[in-house]
Amino acid sequence: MDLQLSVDRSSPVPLYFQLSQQLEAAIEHGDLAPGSLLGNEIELAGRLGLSRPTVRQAIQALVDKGLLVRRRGIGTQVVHSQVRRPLELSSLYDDLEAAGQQPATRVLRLETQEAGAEAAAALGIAEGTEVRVVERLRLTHGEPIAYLRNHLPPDVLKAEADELERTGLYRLMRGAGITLHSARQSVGARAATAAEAELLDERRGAPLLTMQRTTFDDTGRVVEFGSHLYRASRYAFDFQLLVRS
Amino acid sequence: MDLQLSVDRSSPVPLYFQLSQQLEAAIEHGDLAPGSLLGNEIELAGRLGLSRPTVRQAIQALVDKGLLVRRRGIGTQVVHSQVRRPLELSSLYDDLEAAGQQPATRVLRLETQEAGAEAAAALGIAEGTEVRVVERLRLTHGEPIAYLRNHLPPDVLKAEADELERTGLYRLMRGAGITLHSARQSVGARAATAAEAELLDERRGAPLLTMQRTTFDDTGRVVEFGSHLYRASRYAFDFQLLVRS
DNA sequence: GAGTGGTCTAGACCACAAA
DNA sequence: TTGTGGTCTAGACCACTCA
Repeated sequence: MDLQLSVDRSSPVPLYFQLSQQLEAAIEHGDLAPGSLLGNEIELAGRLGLSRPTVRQAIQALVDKGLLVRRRGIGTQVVHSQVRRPLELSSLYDDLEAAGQQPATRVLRLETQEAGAEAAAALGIAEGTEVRVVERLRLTHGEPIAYLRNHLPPDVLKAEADELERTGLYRLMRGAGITLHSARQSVGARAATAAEAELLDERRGAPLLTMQRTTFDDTGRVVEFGSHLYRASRYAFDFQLLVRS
Repeated sequence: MDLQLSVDRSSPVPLYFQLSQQLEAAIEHGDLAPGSLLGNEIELAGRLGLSRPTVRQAIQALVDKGLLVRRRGIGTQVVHSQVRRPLELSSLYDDLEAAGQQPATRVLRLETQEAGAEAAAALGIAEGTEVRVVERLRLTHGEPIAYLRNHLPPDVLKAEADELERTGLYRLMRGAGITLHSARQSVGARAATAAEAELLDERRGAPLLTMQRTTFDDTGRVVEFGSHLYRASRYAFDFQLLVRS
């Protein structure tokens, strides 16, 4: 188990990050087998010509990602199991695109209006403040899969309908320089009303997945509130939860 | 904004952790207002008689929790917004108990059997290996709310039916010394079959939330695989997703 | 230019696990 | 007893932001 590890001190990429990425690649690629020991930090530091804190920072990043486990008196081990590929705060558009589903979007409504009580509370703004409201129908292979309604602060979303039809909301927000941080979601289910059934090409009473989501950027500001309906026959949420230490 | 901060060097609690907890409490309690600057690290270190790396470690912990934001050239700020109590990898039992719902459990089945293909794949073990199978009905106020079926490695769960009726699975696992780390979940919905409807006191065709969950401990081992049904009329999942950096 | 966080070093001592 | 990770120090230089 003599890994090829090296750092480039002339690179602008932080040393700990270079090491962290190399270790992650090695784990991903199977060069570091699950359960195998990484070798102690001091020896590793010496081998790479780094200080121990720098090596620790690299290792810690992978521990946080759940790829490594550290045990006092034992050593650092690659985690067992086939876990991996952390699930991100997902965009339905990106999810579908990644699955080769060729997503399409039809913008049903795009306007600025004064926030009602519910939207104001969700966005953490005063009632009557202007908000942007977007209603979209998401389709794959020409069939509807979800009905999406979002409320956003006006400065977050300046996109026009044609842009919203070409890509997802999260990608537009990221492109506008917003750094997403986290989202609080509530997922439930209920039977489709007649209107919903028609919109989604389901029968009345068909089970629908409901999702309400409030998204925060890295300063803690609410950047989006969404209330969505998915055809349960064609979609399920996949996500990963971490235990807080 | 002169916070009361101090550390006890005779305590076994790490210094960075003491500081981190005090800062978190101050934010929680409102002594540190959202958006306010924390003051620079070096000054803070000097004031507390700590080194800068130690102070940084304390701050970093809160940045990871999403309570603080650091900006180069600016400073460290308390996040805006009604920061969220982070949602944990949840136990239905604990959720209900916390909501004052007085959960009850009826164990329908508890036995050891050879793993079928699906359970073996989910648990990452060989087909035919012994697994513990638990089927439970969860009720609140005497009414059914969920039907829970779990598969577990035999060494993870040694509890008897009466213990399972008194508390939740996660609490039993924690009590057995297992450190839970993360869970991969898939949430969907479908219409109830006749048998499911009877079990859950719903009508046939009523919308049910479905959840499949694979739970990992801190070594990456699969410690539980669950396949659950919830009455959509009485339950929804709340959770928080973080963006991976 | 002044002030901030980001990175890095070269040590130190301690707590815990295993042989 | 030995080896591991956990914590901590007292500096250093750099990159970025803002006035």
